Amino acid sequence: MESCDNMKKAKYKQIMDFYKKYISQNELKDGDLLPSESSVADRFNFSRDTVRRALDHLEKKGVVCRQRGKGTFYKNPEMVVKDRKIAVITTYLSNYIFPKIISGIEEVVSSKHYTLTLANTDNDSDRERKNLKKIIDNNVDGLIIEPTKSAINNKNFDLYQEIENQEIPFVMLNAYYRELNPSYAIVNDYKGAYRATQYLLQLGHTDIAGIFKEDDFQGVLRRKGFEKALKDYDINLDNVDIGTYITSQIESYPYHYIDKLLSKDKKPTAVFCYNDRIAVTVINAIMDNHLKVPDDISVVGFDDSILATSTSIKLTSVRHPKEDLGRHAARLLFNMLEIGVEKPRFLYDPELVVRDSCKELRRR
Amino acid sequence: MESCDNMKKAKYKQIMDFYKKYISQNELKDGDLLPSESSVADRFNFSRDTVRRALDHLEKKGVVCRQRGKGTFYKNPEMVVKDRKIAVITTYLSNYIFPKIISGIEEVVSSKHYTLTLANTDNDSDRERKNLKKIIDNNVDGLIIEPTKSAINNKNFDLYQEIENQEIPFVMLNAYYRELNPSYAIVNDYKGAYRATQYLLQLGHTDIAGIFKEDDFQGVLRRKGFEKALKDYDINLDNVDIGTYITSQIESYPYHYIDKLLSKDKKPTAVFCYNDRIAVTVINAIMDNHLKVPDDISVVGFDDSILATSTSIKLTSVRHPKEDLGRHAARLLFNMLEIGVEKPRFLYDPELVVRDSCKELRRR
DNA sequence: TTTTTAAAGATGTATATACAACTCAATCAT
DNA sequence: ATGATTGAGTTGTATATACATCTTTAAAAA
Repeated sequence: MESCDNMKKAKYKQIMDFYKKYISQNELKDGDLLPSESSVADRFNFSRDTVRRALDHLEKKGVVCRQRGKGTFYKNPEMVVKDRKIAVITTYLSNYIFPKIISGIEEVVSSKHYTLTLANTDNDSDRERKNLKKIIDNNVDGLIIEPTKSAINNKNFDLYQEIENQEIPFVMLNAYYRELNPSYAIVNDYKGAYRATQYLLQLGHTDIAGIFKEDDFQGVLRRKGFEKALKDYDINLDNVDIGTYITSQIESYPYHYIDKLLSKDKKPTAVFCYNDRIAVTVINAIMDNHLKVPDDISVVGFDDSILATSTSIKLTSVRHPKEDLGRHAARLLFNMLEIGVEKPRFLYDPELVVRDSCKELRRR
Repeated sequence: MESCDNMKKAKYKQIMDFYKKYISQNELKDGDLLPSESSVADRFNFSRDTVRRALDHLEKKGVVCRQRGKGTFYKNPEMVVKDRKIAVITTYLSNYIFPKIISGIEEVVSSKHYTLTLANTDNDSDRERKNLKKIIDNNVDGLIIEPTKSAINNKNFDLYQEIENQEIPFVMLNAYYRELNPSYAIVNDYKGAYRATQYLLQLGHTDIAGIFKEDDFQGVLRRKGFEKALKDYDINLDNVDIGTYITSQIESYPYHYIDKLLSKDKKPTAVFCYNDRIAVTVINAIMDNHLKVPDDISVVGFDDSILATSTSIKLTSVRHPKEDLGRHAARLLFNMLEIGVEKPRFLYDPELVVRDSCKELRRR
């Protein structure tokens, strides 16, 4: 360690550099012949074995390929089918708003000639973990991910940080972990919920129940927007029925909550639902109690999904941009990937789509 | 070469076998330590370098990983998150009927907990080739592919055969190469075209023009069905205007063909269009010639895509099952993959969806 | 008890030598 | 002309030896 100059690289790395330089300086094309092992060994006055070690590494990296008896050849990485991949991980793929979101992503990704890989988590952290590992192992070029159970302590946080360490650009969809301070493309759930609730209040409703998912951020924020609107209209939250559930309870809880609510004497005149799927369940529960929507009880949903218009009662719902959100998410990713924009963000300000599921309340 | 027994493997391969055997016999788990290089070298009385060579190969294959100073460790391939992948290659992804087809595939693939990889070819053979190479290199578990330019001599045939050699199960979508005798999920284009033409004939049309894509099998078969229907109604094909185009001409040819046709004295009273996209172009050309659809000229399309209902004139079109075809294709693939069914097939028998773009012809 | 040092053992780098296996082209024999 | 042989040149396999670098453990020193 006498001087900096003597802090040489290993010899085989010098040889690797030589080959790389040779390739670029001579503008070699795919399949061109490289100098033979022994010729290079002689030139450097190293042993042939050292040259071989260098070529071993280059071969492993896929830069060259060797053919016994013929020689060593350059393998143009342009020729090696470059598979630039974008991975998309969402909670679901083929239901609800997700096909449209994905279609929007597809549109941008395919226009950029990238390949798209899709995976879903079923809102299960273990499946999320597996998929994240796959991302890390599979060196994708970018990632669009909808976090699973974003409101509760996420046990896959280590993997998200690993992804950050590996500098794989990613965009969070629909929700994001604040601790990561990531790029995201989301709907302003707070404002959306505020507006929907405000609409019910303006129709004269004061007894408004709410039902919210509490293990993801969309649910938490929608609830906050809901409560803020009520407070702004001087309604005491203590008298407001709010039901909360988590993913695993989705099949039974929402229906039973509403069912129980309707067995009381003092029924709400309106229900704010976490999303359209819940709204459909709520409407079913209301109808099973021999009440009518919107005549007896008004219902608003969220996401403006296909469910909103495929039921007999057309649902008033907060708009989710779906395809457009997908497109935006993908564009943000390419902004990071190609232009190097840091942490670009897209926050959609949703309006309310008024249909037939809410009615103005006559003062009784 | 004295005897078969002496036809030994290379020594380093013997060592590779030793390590493999060691791993399986001792039921090693991920991260377990393997015998050191020198200990194995001593045991076999080979040089340590030979053992190293063996480990080089195993490392390249990802079976072991080495840590200087610590040792060589087994890397359980089970632990390497297994990403069971299904690849889908279609001509387009985000237009026309394709989002729905893919959504159908998604549904099945995600229910099987596989990952989905999407790529499109833009109907370009070079892009198809790149994607096929990617499939071969990336060891996917299965492939659903819509062939590109299926009716003309395909220069990627070698790669399709390579995929067969590697026994990667695949299903062809929308069209297939007969030479491959593959599994497929397609629409009966011949029958569909026959029925649509028959419908026009039953409405009293006798001057029916046709416009067909001729570089894929869908086009060829639809034309055959079209011509068969005409023949069955005793119409001389020599008097029938048939326009054909290939992918590269799609932007200009169909419009100009119809435009020219309408400048003649003897105009057709109906036009059979290869698909809805062409039908929209045809309708535009008709309207630009100050004629009306369906009053002056009837038009039928094919695929019953979103275009059929998103235009001012609702298009009569042959049904394409879209989501359902996607679902079927995926199910066929899993039948091969999981049950080992050989060459399962699905042929959809399409009916005609009658809307507003055709009119009964009064005898003039 | 804690820290430092040393030794042992593992993989990594490097060389010299030899022969094997394969390709290609020039040469030779038919 | 055609086919077979040969030889030069290339990568592949194998060994013996040496030292470097890193990790762990154990012994020694503080």
